[in-house]
Amino acid sequence: MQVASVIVDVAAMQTDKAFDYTIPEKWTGIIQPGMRVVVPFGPRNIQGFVTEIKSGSSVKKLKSIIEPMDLLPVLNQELLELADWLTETTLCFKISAYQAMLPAAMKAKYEKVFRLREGASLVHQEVASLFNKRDETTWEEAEEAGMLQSLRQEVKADRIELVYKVKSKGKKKSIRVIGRSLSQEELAECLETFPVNARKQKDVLRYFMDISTPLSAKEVMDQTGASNSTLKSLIEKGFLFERHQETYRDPYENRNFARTEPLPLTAQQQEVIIPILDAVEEVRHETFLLYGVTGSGKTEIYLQSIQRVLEKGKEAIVLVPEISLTPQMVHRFKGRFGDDVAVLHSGLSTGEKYDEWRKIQRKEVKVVVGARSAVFAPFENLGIIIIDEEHETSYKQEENPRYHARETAIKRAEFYQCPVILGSATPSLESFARAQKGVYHLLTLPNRMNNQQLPDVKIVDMREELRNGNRSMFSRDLFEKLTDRIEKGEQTVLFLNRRGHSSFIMCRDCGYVAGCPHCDISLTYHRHSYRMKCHYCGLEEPVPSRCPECESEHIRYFGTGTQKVEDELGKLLPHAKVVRMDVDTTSRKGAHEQLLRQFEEGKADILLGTQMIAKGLDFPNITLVGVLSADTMLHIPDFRSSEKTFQLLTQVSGRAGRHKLHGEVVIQTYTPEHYSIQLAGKQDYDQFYNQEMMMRKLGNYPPFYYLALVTVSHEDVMTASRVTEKVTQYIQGHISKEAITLGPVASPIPRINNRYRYQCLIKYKREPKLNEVLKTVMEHYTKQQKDKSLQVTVDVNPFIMM
DNA sequence: ACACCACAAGCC
DNA sequence: GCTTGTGGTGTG
Repeated sequence: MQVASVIVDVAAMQTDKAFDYTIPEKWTGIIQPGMRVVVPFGPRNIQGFVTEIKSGSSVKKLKSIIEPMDLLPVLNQELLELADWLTETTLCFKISAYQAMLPAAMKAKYEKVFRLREGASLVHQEVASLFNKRDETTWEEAEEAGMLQSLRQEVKADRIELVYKVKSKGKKKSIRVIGRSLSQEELAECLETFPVNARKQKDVLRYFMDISTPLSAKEVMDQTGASNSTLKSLIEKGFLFERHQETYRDPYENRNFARTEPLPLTAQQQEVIIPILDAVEEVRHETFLLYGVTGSGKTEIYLQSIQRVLEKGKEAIVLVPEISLTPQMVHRFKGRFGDDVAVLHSGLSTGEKYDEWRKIQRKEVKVVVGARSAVFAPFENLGIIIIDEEHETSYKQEENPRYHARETAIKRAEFYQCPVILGSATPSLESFARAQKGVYHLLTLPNRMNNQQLPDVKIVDMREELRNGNRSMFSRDLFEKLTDRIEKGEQTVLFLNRRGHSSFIMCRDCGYVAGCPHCDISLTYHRHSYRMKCHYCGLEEPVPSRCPECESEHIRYFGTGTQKVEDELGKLLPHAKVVRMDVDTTSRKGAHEQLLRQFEEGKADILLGTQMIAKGLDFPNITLVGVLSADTMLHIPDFRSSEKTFQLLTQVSGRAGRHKLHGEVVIQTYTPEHYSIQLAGKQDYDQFYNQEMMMRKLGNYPPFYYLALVTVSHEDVMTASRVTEKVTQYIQGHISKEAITLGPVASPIPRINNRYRYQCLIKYKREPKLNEVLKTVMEHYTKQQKDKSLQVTVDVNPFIMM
């Protein structure tokens, strides 16, 4: 008898190991590693993943697998092993790793149902009426009717059984297709014998004379004008047949992508692509850092590298930051590779993502363009992985499994012996340092294509403006240039960085700031609903008309929002046409695309927006970029804030003058002397790198040290700090003296949802035992679960310190 | 004597 | 994560 090792769908420490089940005779040879199966677990039936098939088990009494949930494995051997690696490096449960690799539609759904046993009759009227002549009723229905007790008694009396059902969330989309069951000749004969009055039916049959393959019912009805009932009666008579055929929801259906051909490469590009193509040819793993200024033609390098990979019969993954999954990017890939491309991003519905995933699994596509989780695309013959904008923090997942797409990509590429390209105009310090050390192969594109000059950047000191009596949000310089562009009919991008200081409610008389009663954070003002929201616990409240502290009526919102800028632009430049892009205006499906198209077609003078307009935009008519407040991000308590500021400013500046017209950039700031702003102004990455490396060295931060963050939260402040103290001591005692432990300290957000948060930060260079130690800590505190409120989380290589 | 509740163990 | 058995308390 064969035995299967199964990881069950229960995310808990105690169940985070393989459970053995026998494979029923009829499934032997069919059930394979990587398949999902339904297994009995305790009294329930749940989903599980088969990891291994073996001939026996050390467990004496085994239960049997109920049934497989897939025809083919959904995880191949490589991905199963990758999950092991994820589990070890990010300290997550194996089941969480598997789930992260698959589309959400594959997550199991569970249903508890009471089923009337055969031949049993119910004595109690109430119970019988709940079943209402059916033989099943759900647990929820019974609970609502308040009849769980009576049903339990019926279960005891063996008249009713409790059944645990396992369902897959995602449904394959299918359409009804109609075909003819007879040959052309037979059909012609039948037509003769048809009554004259059956005109519609005859129409349909005549239509099918020339059609041998089944067509969708919709099309048949459209073409013949027949109704569904006409079709039905023909099916009933046996002339036609119907069946349901699986189809895909295609999010890019009805869209034509103009085919593009490989562009001739510049000498520079040529030089850079050679080592990549060599690695492809030699089936050799190597990580390339492609460092190229905006507009230097990185995308063409990606496209032509992929081309070579496809010629070798292999597959490619392209990762792009979620926010830049704009149509522009998708267009470029679909334009070059057509239907060979699947797209995976958060804008798709669960079902659409599932369909794209299945296209990959069935080898119907060769290229995947997607956000972070696309790194798990189930290819089996990978030839290259490309990570565009490699410095983006969205490549790190902030919930379990807390993986980084870059490290995951490199791990997969090692397995397939294929290259990885990390592309950026402003590489992360970690990556650039690795390239300097020779761990990554550095490739540089220092010039823009056709040697277009970089834009001129002007840094404006807003304190000076204020001293000169300008209290508006536009400096004189920016306003002048803005008016000039509108006159010339050229376009401007205005960038507002809201992260850090979003709009909050403040009393002008006493300085009271509306804060969340459950979290130590101020409430954010949402203009369209005229309410205040807590971004951490979800609390929502109306804006008070009087200050709760001093009763003053001078309470209003602060912080510059895009809406406010738009209003002011309306006043100052009433004739300017403005397109605003932020969370509010792009939440509707397709809105993002539509707004960009408006701007592209020249229907607006100014594009005003937040983060989301920082990258990917490439319109020839943009000659001015204005950054309204460059320094909001600098004040976030995070050792990466300078790096993020520099990257963002450089990124935004790159939007200007990418084509024939020369570009200008105005950066407004209250801290013009800061090196990240100064150097972003000069577009001098190299100097910024040197400067920032010095800061990191002084602070013992990455890339000189690795980090691990332990966060402890509890309802009670004292417990939280006491436990953190203990955790810190334990960790200190079990790792080397070279490691630095900082803690216990309160988290940057000391309270969320009435839970107090303390943390311990570990900085280290080499601690082979650290993961083991951290695991022990987690185990210790989750086992001791008499204190349910206590929560301990670990983030290895954190990006967000909160 | 029995109902009700909180809690920890076990799930193959 | 969910279920169940355990032992505790409470009530008549």
